Amino acid sequence: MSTSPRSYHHGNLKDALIVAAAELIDSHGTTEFSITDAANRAGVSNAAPYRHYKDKQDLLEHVRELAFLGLYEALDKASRENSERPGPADQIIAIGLAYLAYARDKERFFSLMWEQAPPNTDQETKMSGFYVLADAVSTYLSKNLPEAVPEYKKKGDQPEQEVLYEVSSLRIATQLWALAHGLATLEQHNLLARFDTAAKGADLLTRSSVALLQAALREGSQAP
Amino acid sequence: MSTSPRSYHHGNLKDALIVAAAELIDSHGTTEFSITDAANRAGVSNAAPYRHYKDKQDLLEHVRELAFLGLYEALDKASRENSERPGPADQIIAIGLAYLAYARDKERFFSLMWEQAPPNTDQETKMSGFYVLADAVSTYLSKNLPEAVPEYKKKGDQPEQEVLYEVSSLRIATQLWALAHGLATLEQHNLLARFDTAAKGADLLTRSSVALLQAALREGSQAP
DNA sequence: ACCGAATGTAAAAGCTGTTAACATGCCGTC
DNA sequence: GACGGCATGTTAACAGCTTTTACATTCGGT
Repeated sequence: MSTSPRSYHHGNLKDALIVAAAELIDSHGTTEFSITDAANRAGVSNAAPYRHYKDKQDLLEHVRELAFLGLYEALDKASRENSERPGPADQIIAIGLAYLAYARDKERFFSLMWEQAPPNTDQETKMSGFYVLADAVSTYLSKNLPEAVPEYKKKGDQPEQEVLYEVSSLRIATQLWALAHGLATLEQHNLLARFDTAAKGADLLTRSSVALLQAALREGSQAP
Repeated sequence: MSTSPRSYHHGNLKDALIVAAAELIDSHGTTEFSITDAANRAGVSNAAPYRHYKDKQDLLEHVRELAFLGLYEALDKASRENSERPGPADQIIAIGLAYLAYARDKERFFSLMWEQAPPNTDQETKMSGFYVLADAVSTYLSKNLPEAVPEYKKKGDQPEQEVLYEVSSLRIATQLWALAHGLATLEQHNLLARFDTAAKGADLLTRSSVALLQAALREGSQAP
């Protein structure tokens, strides 16, 4: 239904192959797919992909990038739609829940993203979603606890270096990221079954974790 | 070097295949392996494995179990060797660091464990490592904060049901598990590069997280 | 000693990824 | 506007993989 049957030359095979592979992974119950299937689905022969991708791995890497991009968009949407919520940490929680939702909805994509650990996929693409969270944490800290992060206050040693986030925000954001990722993975492996309604166990644990973090920051801001 | 060249009958092919596959995964840079290679390495023909395993997936599942067992042993060792440390949370931290060390040392195994998400692998095997952590958390709470967990105190509704851990310990242990898992994954993907000595970024974040958790529990125990 | 069950082998079918040699059509240049 | 190079697609073929089938060998109980 997508593209009309072009003669000989496809026109946009490179992208079409990524989409075809993504569809196969989505419909198939695994993160595996056959290059033959992807080519056929795009309406070309099984050797055509090699004009655009060196390898099967090469094509896979591009599907991975698509998956990371989708995650970024989901997190960004959640961040924007919850920037004015009453609770001080609501935006952060919303981003965490969006992470979990993406892992649930695009289950195979999510698995694919973290399979293997090759230095191939562009690191900036991988990090783009993280920056959304880091922004939210930075905003939260400056709004609610301007004095609560003593240790790293005097870190302006590097004169010209651009500082996107103060170190402390980065650290907390990373911890939250790791937590959300771990919860998503554990949930996907049915390892949170002992919690309440199983499917919502990860959501609950996310809220609980952010509440704990807030308590910890309160405590830290009171101690001299 | 392992088994002498048996004639026709191998004697212990089922286990030998798991070991062979594990070795191939370890030496190879990927979590893929060929059943032909594994069979040859065990000294049998390529069809022999099918007498012991239905599938390649079936064999893989057993390799996964071996990996989960190795993780359990590493965590258990860390727990036992640090049960008498001075700091109240030292045991918990040691378990977390052992988790990260396992992810680093057995990189391919660690990836393999969390690939796909089939309900095949025995859930109890997957959880065995978690129980080590849950024990440590439970010990910590009863020693240091006997009054700090109010919400779930009166949960003895089920009369005969065996209660291994109070709910609150379980929850905190799960959050710590998710955190350690997330950090291990992010580290494996070189996503913690902005932190200090890169390789030790995850360790540092683990310590920092436990410290935050302790602060949060202190805060919670003071509030009425 | 023997017979069935368990375990191994050999051969073959059907995929797969990948390459090589060939075909086609797009696009800039004269 | 014709032409030629180059990107793109096809067909054919190869090697390697998983899995099945038919056959061979050995172990263990009666």
